[in-house]
Parts: sequence; C-alpha cells; structure tokens
Amino acid sequence: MPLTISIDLGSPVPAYRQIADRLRETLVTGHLRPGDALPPVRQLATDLGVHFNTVAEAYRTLATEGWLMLRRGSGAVVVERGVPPPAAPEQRDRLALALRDAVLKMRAAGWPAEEIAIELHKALKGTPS
Amino acid sequence: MPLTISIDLGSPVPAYRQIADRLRETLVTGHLRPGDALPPVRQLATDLGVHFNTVAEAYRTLATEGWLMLRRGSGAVVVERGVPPPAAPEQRDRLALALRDAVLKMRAAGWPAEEIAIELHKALKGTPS
DNA sequence: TTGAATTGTATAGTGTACTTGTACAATATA
DNA sequence: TATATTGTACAAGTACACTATACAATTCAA
Repeated sequence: MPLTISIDLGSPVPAYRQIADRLRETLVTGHLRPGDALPPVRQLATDLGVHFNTVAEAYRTLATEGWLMLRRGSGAVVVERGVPPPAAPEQRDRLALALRDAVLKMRAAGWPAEEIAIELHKALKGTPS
Repeated sequence: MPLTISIDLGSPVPAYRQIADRLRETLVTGHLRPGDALPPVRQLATDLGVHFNTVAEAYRTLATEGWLMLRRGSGAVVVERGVPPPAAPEQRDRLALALRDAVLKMRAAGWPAEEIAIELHKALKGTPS
C-alpha cells in the first residue's frame, strides 16, 4: 500500500501538523510498522500540494516523538518505539483538553451523544495494546 | 458564580480560541444560560492576563456561532440559540477529525483506551439533550 | 437633560509562526 | 567514482495572533 493520506489546505490547522497527524494515525494503528520506509519528502509534498520543507517539518515532529529515524540519502524509516516517554502533566492536560473541546464543539454543532461515541470508537478501533 | 475560567498561555492554541473554547463549555453545559451577562472584555482580559481585544475576538467568535449578542455599552449577553445551523460537511469533517486526532495523540502518549473513554464521558456529562 | 463612565468596535503596529525558495551535506547507486 | 537521491539549514515572504490606541454606542448618575 503506497501510503495515501490527504490534508485540508483550507483548515486553520497548519499543513505540517495535519501531515504529522495523518502519519501518526498510520503509525498508531499499525499500518506503518518498524522498518517501513516513508516516501521521500519531495514525493509526499508533490502528492499533497505543499513544499517539501513542510513535509520535512512533519517528519521531524514525528522523529522527535520517537516514531521515525531520519537520515539524508536514506530517507525516513519507522523505528521501534518502545514505551512512550512519560509526558509532562502539562502536556497530559493539553491532550485531555483537546479531546474535551472536540466533544464540546461537536455537541455545540448538534451532534447526538450517540454519534460522538461512535466516532470515538472508530478512533480507538484497530489500536493495539 | 463569577465565571472562573483559565487558559494556558504556553499552549500552541491561540489565547482567543482557548477563551472561546472555555466559554463554549459553560454554554454547552448550561452553566451560562440565555439572559446571563458575560463579564466585560476588559475585566475578563485582566483576569486572564491578555489584552481586552483578545477577549473581544473570542466573544465575536461565539457571537458568530449564535451564542451571544454583543452591544457596546450593554456588554455581552447569552441569547436563545435554537437549533444550531446545519454545519457544512467540510466543517463537520473537521470536527470529527479533531476528535480522532485527540484520541490518536492520547494513544500515542500511552493512555489506556479505558481512560480515554472516561475522559470522553466526562466531556459528555452534564450536556443537555 | 446632560455629561461622565462603561462597553464593544475599528484600525494600525509589532512579533511570531507557517510556508516557501534555494543552497547544501550525507547517503545510495550505477 | 560520479551522479542521483534524500534530508537539512537558513533566509525571505506572508499570514496570523496579540497589543496599543482612538472611537462609537449605550448606560447611568447628577
């Protein structure tokens, strides 16, 4: 599978963060596994309609999180991640807040609680551990 | 109750959006109800440590969403909102994506699925309808 | 009725973040 | 060993967030 992701250039979320988010999804769900190679920054950038430096920034984000190893010439490779380093409580709070705000915005937009729960389980599905 | 909210100035999420998020929470949960007055932008701004224009931007955001009515001299007042206007599919997708990304980041940080579900229910709790 | 105080609005300025352009360094490959 | 491939570094342009300041509409006390 050639890694097909897409981003929304009209979104207020910066492109490099969207790219990181979508790639993180493939990593968390196991569609990309240790040893797998990611496409070169220039190729993915062309596919998504952004500059390759924008993709490179996303790769660096994921490398910092421990998902990837980057090397010029060799490209980006998924590495064994082990136990995620314990996040700072401040960072933990932000993650929980992001979830809460997402739910609140959906409620405010009129989503039934049912459907929100469904969306949640979709997001949890396929996640190992 | 004097409306006590707090924001995180170190967060990458812009202050005006955090303020709107926290206020939306009080609105969705019914802690602020139609007819209630919000604090003047200058007062809330002082409380939060930002410029009053930043608070004003948050108020405008919520006014656009149909929660508030703004008038100089009178201040910001919660209005009856009725049925939320049907969001554009594009906007709907973004809401669902935000939820998905929040969950994925929590998983990536090592949160057990259990606790994520708990956080979700905390966010849903107290929500009418 | 009037004038001062209160409250949101408008607009310009400043700093920061995002994206791009371009040159470069390290690795792979023919 | 030369060339292509791949990520990196850094400067420039643009958009966004926040602030400063002046302003307009409303409220309220004298």
